[in-house]
Amino acid sequence: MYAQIKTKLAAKGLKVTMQRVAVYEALLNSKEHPSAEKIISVVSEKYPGISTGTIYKSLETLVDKNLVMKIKNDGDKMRYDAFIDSHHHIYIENSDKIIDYHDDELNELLDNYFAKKNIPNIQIENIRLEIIGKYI
Amino acid sequence: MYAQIKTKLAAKGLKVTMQRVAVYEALLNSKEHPSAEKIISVVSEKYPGISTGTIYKSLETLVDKNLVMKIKNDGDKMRYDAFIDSHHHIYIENSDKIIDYHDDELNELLDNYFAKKNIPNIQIENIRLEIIGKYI
DNA sequence: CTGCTTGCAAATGATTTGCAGGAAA
DNA sequence: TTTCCTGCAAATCATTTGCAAGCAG
Repeated sequence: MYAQIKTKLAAKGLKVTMQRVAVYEALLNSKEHPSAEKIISVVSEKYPGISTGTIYKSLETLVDKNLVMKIKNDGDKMRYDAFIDSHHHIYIENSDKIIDYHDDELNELLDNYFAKKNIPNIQIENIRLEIIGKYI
Repeated sequence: MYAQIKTKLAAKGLKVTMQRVAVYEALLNSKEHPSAEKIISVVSEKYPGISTGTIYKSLETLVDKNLVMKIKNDGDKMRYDAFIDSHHHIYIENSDKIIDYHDDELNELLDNYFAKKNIPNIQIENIRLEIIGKYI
């Protein structure tokens, strides 16, 4: 795990510091799309004394280098996701849960649809679904 | 215009104040999904002296009553949209533009798709596309 | 070495809140 | 009248920033 993280950071020209490794590792280990606050608490257990400013800086660096993506919800905090391949999110109503949804068949369907139906003056780069749902 | 707004507010049990009317009117007149800041500047021209706190409160009230929806973007400010029928948004890369995208054919396609393919334990309430694109 | 990173604490800035006075129903 | 709403200014709180000291390359 550490070796892979180190390689990825180095490949982007970033210095490999324990703070960055800890942040990236915390994200890779979480399927919950944690907020910065959550990451701070997870990382602090392992490395007490790490400062919040540093975690924010690490997160921003990782986002800039496309190792991590930022996702927003209706609340006021950003959430982070270390899985950057194209996927969709299911927002569970009345909760702060955000669930990943991978569906290649759907992606193909959408690609085909927009290949035919083009939107004037716009070139589509990416499509993400926000599925709003609730538990049955 | 005023009559319709008044009716809608009253139908939700809200008192019809000039501040609320002004905020709602500003949103109905804008296709730009304005931020609170933008709404404040538009409303202030017509009604100088209106306070920012009141505008935030009006926006929240309208959102609570489902007359307006909040939309998120990658920046730090919320944006607001008075058109609450189901539609999608095109986010223009490297700009703060958000363009509405209505497409009944697409909606039908998605409805059919998810009617067949159901997601375990989840009941879908709504689907919104975030289309990321750029001007050609 | 030396330039990128960290820690710290202060700053920022959008949004919220408490409360007294005001206006809609 | 009575309840809801507004204005104001202070408070919040996530995130950012400036800078001296530290560490990776």
